[in-house]
Amino acid sequence: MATGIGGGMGQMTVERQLRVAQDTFIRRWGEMGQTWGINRTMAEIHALLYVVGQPLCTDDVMDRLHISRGNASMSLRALCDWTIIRRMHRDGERREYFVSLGDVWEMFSIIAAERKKREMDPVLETIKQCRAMLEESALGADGAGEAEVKLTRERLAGMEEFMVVTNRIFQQFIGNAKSGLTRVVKVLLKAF
Amino acid sequence: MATGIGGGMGQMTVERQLRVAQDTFIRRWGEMGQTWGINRTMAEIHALLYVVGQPLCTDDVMDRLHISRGNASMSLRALCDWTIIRRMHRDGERREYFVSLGDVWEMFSIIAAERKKREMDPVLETIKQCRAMLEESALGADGAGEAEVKLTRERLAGMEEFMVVTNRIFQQFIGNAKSGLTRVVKVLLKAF
DNA sequence: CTATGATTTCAGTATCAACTGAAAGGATGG
DNA sequence: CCATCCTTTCAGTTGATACTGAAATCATAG
Repeated sequence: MATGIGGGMGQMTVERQLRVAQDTFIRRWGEMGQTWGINRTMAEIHALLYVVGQPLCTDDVMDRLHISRGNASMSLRALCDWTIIRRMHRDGERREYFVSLGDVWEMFSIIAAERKKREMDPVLETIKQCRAMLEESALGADGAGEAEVKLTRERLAGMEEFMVVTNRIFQQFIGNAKSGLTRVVKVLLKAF
Repeated sequence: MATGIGGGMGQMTVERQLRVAQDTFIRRWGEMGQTWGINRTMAEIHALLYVVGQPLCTDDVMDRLHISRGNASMSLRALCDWTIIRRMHRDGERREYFVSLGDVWEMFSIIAAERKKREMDPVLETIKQCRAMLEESALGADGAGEAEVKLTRERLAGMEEFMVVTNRIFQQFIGNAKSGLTRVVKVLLKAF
């Protein structure tokens, strides 16, 4: 009965068209996740929950994305651990539902905090250790290979400086939800 | 003959200690690369060239990282394509050498530009398409599933806003080498 | 306590990106 | 022009990671 009229979509129910739009987004989001070190399925599940904006149960997710129960269970748990989705119960229902956070800014803050902790902090720590290994006091005073040591020292110092500053920027994002972030951004954009 | 005296390092030549420090950094950098969607070997090669600060030839890289000629060749080419390392010739030598850019800020700008173009722009494009599919004009005016469509519209809009702003921030970094970037950062940090 | 339905776990399997090594393809010097 | 040395390519292999499905576990209602 209800048919779209524009955009070359031909006859399609509203439901069907909604489904297509959602699936398109989900697929693309999954692809992006992969290239940023996030497993495709997890990214897709999250995209699904985000874009539908409503609680879904495990079977909904399985059917929609064509994945196994095991995969769905483990991925949903991981997303819960990240705290970017939440478990939910419905009155009189036995099974669990899952909802995504609605605020993209908040989600990003959470993810940024976790990745900083897990991936940037250890690198910074390592760089400090490496620099310590190459301090004069640890090396003795002979001139052998001194030029090379100096070069490496400089490079490590340059990288450390970069990471310290990057960390600070991350910190800005982490400490601020939407309102704070848009303020950060306004400042940034106005200054240039 | 030359021995370190501090830090529990025991007897070690300066050369040996330099090597250890460099390898530690290289390994860590490779691990980090992986979790950010950059292949481990490429990250390691780049870390090596960066940290030694001197031109190395293919065989140097192979020996140092224990990788095959084919792998070295392809990875070095990819890094050249990204323009974060450069090919180099030495007078009277037949083989090619490779050097890393020395400025971390510049490297980061280059990488950010490329990843924005390859990974964020297409997502933004897709989101716009999805939103277009769900416009009133494309859907007809019936009320069926209208609430769900509205929800999805809002979610897509929220994500688009986020990505547009993120893109702008990337742009700030892309357009600025070290001096510009530290300025960006100063502004950011002073404002909070 | 038992029955029913939901969830988790994990050993086995599939998938795909990364890597190897040898052969083909340059380029330079004699 | 050939000989030598260096670089690139790519078919085949490896290894890491993700995924499945069925059994075990857990939770709730009766």
